[in-house]
Amino acid sequence: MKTSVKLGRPPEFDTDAALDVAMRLFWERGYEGTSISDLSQAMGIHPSSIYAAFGDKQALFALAAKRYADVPAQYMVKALEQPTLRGFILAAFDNTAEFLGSKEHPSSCFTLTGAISCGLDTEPAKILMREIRLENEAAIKARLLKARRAGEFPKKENVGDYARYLSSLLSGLAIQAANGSTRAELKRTAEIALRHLGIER
Amino acid sequence: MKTSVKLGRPPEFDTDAALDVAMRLFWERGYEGTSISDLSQAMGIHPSSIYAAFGDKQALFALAAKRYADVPAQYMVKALEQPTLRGFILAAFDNTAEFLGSKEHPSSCFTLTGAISCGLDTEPAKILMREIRLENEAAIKARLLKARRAGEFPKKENVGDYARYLSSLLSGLAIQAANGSTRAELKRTAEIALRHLGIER
DNA sequence: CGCATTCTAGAATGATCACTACATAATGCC
DNA sequence: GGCATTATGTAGTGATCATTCTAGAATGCG
Repeated sequence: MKTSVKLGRPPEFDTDAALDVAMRLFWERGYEGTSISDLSQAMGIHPSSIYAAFGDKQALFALAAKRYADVPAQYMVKALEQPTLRGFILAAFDNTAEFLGSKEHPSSCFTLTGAISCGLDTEPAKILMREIRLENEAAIKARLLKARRAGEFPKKENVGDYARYLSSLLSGLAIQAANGSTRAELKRTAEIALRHLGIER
Repeated sequence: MKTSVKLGRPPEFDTDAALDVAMRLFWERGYEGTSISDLSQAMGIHPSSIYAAFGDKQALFALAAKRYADVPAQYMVKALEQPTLRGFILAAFDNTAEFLGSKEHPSSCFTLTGAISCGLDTEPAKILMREIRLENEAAIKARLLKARRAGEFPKKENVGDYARYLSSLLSGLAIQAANGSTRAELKRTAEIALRHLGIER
């Protein structure tokens, strides 16, 4: 195995820190609402360096989305790792309400605000967001299947349908957050959802 | 009262038909994803005539949103007019699933795809969409209050919270539709929601 | 040092953006 | 038939879009 020593002039910025800034901007303004010029200013990197380091705008967007999944969206991974079905659902709603109600970042979900609709020439961004949302739904479905094998999930309930339902509920929370709901309101909505799901604390 | 006779050259297009086209385009591609050039082509009207007839892009967007509320979104008004609370909730979910599952128009809700996020210079569009979503939520709340007066809604349940919960559920369906769910899937999700709401057919 | 390599900086690319100025065409009223 | 009024069509406006060209600066290696 070669010792991969870096050649040439070293970059003057930290890749992850720059991606954090890009993620934040795409998250807040969406793909079309964020220009390379905006990104350049916010990241403190000249456009040419952005292109050299990340490729074109779409590639940067994809990397920002990956960064979102790897860092802020970990709250959902944590929920999925809960040992019991009840623990998973409780954590999913608790963590989501907490996350969406935070003032440390934009008040919604990157996978919605990044691109829910777009012009004909920027469809890849919209498609990527949809793919990620469907992956999240698939992860929930997988968790439900695990619960079924553990005997925690009723046989007569369809796993795919129930996963779509949970996913819908959580997406609904993200829209509510985008509507300006406070953390307390989000928590109360989550509480009603949990009650209707038959989950008591 | 003056007899308002139209002076000058008559327009060569029908205002409502033109607005339908604009609504459709904004619905599908969002505010930022739809250019005046796109609109001009689709409406069959030159840009100068668009500006003369509707004002600027933001004004046209607002008129398209109003057209959306007046025509396709009437399915929700119909639901709100149901005499009983149970009838309202049933109709709300049935009509929403039916609407979102239709192939006659874009597979989501104008109030979401029109603008959920945007650049700094187009925030009025985003704000308008949020206002409309909040108005819809307020209409649900008003319907619940009416139900409370009729003794149909439990005293211990908070009306605002419950309205937000219902609104979240319906928004969630719109996101699910944007994810590509079929009409049948949407109906099954709505069915689970109704069951959890304690509504049986 | 000299050289390949990589990054940075500034300027420029053509395309598209929302929007408008201007001349012309079509109407009602007199 | 004029005349005021309103709509249309053409051709622009400057600004901004994503992207790239080119020159220079900073590194490791020989």
